[in-house]
Amino acid sequence: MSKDQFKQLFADKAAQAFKALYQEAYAATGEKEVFNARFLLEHLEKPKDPSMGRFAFPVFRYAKLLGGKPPDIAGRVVAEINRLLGDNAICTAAAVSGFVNVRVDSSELASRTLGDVLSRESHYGDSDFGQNRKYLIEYCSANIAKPYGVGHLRSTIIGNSLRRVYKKLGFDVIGINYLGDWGTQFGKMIVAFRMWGEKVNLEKDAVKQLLELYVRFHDKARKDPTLDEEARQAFKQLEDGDSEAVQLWERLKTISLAELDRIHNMLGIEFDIITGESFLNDKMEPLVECLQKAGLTEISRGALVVPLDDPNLPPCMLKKGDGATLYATRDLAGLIYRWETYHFYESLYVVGTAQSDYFKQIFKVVSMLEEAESVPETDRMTGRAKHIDFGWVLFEGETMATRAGKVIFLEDVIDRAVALAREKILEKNPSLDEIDATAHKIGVGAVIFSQFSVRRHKDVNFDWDEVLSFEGETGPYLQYTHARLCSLLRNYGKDITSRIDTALLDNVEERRVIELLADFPEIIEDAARTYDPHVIAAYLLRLAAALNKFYQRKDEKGRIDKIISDNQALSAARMALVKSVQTVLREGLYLLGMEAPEEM
RNA sequence: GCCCCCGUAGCUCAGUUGGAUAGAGCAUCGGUUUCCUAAACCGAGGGUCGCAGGUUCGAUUCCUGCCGGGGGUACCA
Repeated sequence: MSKDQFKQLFADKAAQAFKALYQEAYAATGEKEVFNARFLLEHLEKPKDPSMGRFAFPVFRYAKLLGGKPPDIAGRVVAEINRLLGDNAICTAAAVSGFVNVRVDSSELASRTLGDVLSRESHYGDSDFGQNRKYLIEYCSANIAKPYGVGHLRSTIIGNSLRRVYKKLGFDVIGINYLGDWGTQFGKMIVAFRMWGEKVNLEKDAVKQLLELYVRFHDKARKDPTLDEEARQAFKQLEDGDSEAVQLWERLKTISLAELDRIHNMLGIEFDIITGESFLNDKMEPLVECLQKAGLTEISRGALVVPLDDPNLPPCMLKKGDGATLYATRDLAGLIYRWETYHFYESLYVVGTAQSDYFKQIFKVVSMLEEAESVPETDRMTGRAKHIDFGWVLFEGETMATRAGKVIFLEDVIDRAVALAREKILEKNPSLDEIDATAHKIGVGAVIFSQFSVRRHKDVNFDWDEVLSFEGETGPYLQYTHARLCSLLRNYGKDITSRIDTALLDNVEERRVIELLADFPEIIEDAARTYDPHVIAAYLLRLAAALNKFYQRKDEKGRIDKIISDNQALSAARMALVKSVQTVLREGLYLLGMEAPEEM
């Protein structure tokens, strides 16, 4: 996808070199393996230590094909590649044991990279790969009968970031908040209201009161199992349109939506569509009929199910014994509705790992249906719907169960982080103009970034000290680095241009920063391919660390080698670098869903 | 029982198509500011990559078994 001219050039020459040196093997193999430039391009690696080169090609596994020992092969090929590249080439190869290491001309890399960043600005790293392709991403998916705790944070923040990442790659992205606004939990709330409702005043603190009702219900239901049965009946009444039930449901929904909206505004979370399970009410019956017609359903223990041809999966239930629908019924109807409406390239469900078997069931039903209906291969959605799972958010090593009332309110987390950021500003930069607004950006940034500090699949511990830490590998560290660069740009005062002498940017710190800048487009693609914004977060930390090292580098005499100095040509070159890093940091933070204040 | 995820430094974690001396942050100890924002930077100590096999020129990475933690396993979502 990304075009790297250095790699392209090397791959072409390397293929030529292999053909010239190993004619017999080439005759036997043909335009494959090391004799194919494209193959070489796809098998290039990044050396662990950047000082060994910009990229590398290991020849070990071709020793049998070519005959000889890996170091000898590498040596011969390197000599031939360099001969083909000629003098003054933009890259040169070197053999180190069995590796062909390639160094690129740093001045050339600098002028291309900085030119690219400075001219494209926030569009640096954009791609048109997704053009005319739709991407659906479902995230947040809060259950509106429950409070918004930090447990929902991960889905919301990962999804919000992925939405931005795929937009950057040119996709037409639709971010969906598919609210849990239907189902037995509303039956529970209805029963709870019948028992204790008269004491509840929803005018103030509605959300916390609803939580109390929820917890109280589960408390009582543990001792009295008939309550669960009552709740199921109440939900059935809701589905049948009972007016008392519907009225209460609408009230709960209005309150919860307003609350969600408020918190998402605080966090800067965006959606294109806010919908809910109830939207699918009239789409379930056609789906069920469709599955029945395809001969996929059966009655089992009084319930309507689709038995799955996978021994590790239980049947997918469409209707309970009492005829009421389930989450799966709605999700299936929703998936088919979305496919028919959008014909998406991919549709992602950003939902916790606990539901991975559940999604396997759903996707299995879809593929069985498409098989049964003999849908043409090109028109199938099988494989396009994906469960983007993530580990639990643990608190003191335990899952935060809403039912037990063990919830940390998201809002409390944000409030504490913002308050702490404010304290920090008053301590470090009390003359700052917009203290409150900046404190908000920093506090929220810390909370958001904390979710990206580990890979998706791992459980993440919610630790107040970690979330509220602003030092080291944190969001505020990235924001601070960005603000520092903005400050430099203000102090410099002159226009930034890419018409600079890039040969002046020749110390290791500067070269490292430039290499990282050049990596950015590839990093975005990695994040998209793995569906994990953590890749971007880790990259930004590397970039910021490299930048800070450059910022505080010392000359031979042990003095800070300042970026802005009397040497105008050098200052101009360094400031082009500064501007480029500032641009990439800001864009990277944007992709994570964070703001980049210019002063803090 | 079966299925999925996780196990790397004291703590929290990177290391993803197998590759070169396994890296960061926090914490600990020491250093850097006549001030381009010290929310930073430099240095030191700290490792049986859960255990045992296997595949490979090469395994933290892939395969098998075991141990430990978490989750799931049809009328919740």
